[in-house]
Amino acid sequence: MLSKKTKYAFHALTYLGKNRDQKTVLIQDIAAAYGISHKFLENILLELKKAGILGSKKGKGGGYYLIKEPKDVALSKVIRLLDGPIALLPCVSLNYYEPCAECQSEAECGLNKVMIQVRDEMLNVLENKSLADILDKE
Amino acid sequence: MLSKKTKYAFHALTYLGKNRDQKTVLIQDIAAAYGISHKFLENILLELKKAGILGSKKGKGGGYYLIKEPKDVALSKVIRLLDGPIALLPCVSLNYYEPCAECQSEAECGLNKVMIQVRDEMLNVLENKSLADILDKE
DNA sequence: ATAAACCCTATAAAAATTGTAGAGTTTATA
DNA sequence: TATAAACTCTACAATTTTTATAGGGTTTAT
Repeated sequence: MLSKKTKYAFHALTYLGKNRDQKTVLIQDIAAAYGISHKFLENILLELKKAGILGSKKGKGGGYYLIKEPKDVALSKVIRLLDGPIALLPCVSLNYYEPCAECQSEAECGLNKVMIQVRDEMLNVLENKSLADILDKE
Repeated sequence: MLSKKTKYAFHALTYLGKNRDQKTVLIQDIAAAYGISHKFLENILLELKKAGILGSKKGKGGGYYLIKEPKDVALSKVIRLLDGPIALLPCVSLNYYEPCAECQSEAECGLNKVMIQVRDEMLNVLENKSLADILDKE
């Protein structure tokens, strides 16, 4: 399951995507729309900004806005940013690889090989679905 | 990512699958093979037994053995048993459904709809790959 | 009878997630 | 130029989940 952080990130992105006509949107408006803690959401939006997905304007009248086109915000990008690896095992993660402590030899590990296939099929979905698909369905 | 519990379950199933010629296999042999805590693994094997995947023989000379055919042990079954939902959100889980607290109406939630599609594509992989696929690659 | 081995429940330790606090910094505007 | 609004940043507290351990109970071969 995705963490709440990631789920809230998707909600926030959806909200921002629906309000692209506005210059900026307040954190508190997004928080209120979903009944999420303002401060918790703040951290999430900051991460999305640092990742280049959102932009912000400081000071009075400021807020956040979507920088990227919704179609260019893949689900995989948001999940990796806030939740970490998409792969089911560390030893098959492309972005967060770590060997499994219990594993003598990856080359001889059947679990490793199968999980590489699973990862590739999951990525095929998550890289190709984007914020645009979410917005299309709202 | 899968929990260690689930990963160890796959290792144990693989070990048992490779030793189907033996009547039983000791917990401690599996634990030793992967350097896993005996007691931690014990709980895992017990769950696999309760789920009807493994059988056991008590007393001296006892141990665990695979009941099912490897091809009938889908990855999805093991993951659900030890890790819980496969779906990325509670509101799209088939086996562990819960509404999202922040969601007014699932019918109008684009995230929900997209995550249903993601779930179905993930299930398509995880239901169709099995212990047999792991064993084939060892 | 004894030792080997699984069965079961409870609990402790560690890690991750979730949430909060508060002091900066920037900016519009009166 | 004072003020209030709003994002920035770091640290930390609370909660939950995961991981691991403990220890007695039951079954069975010999």
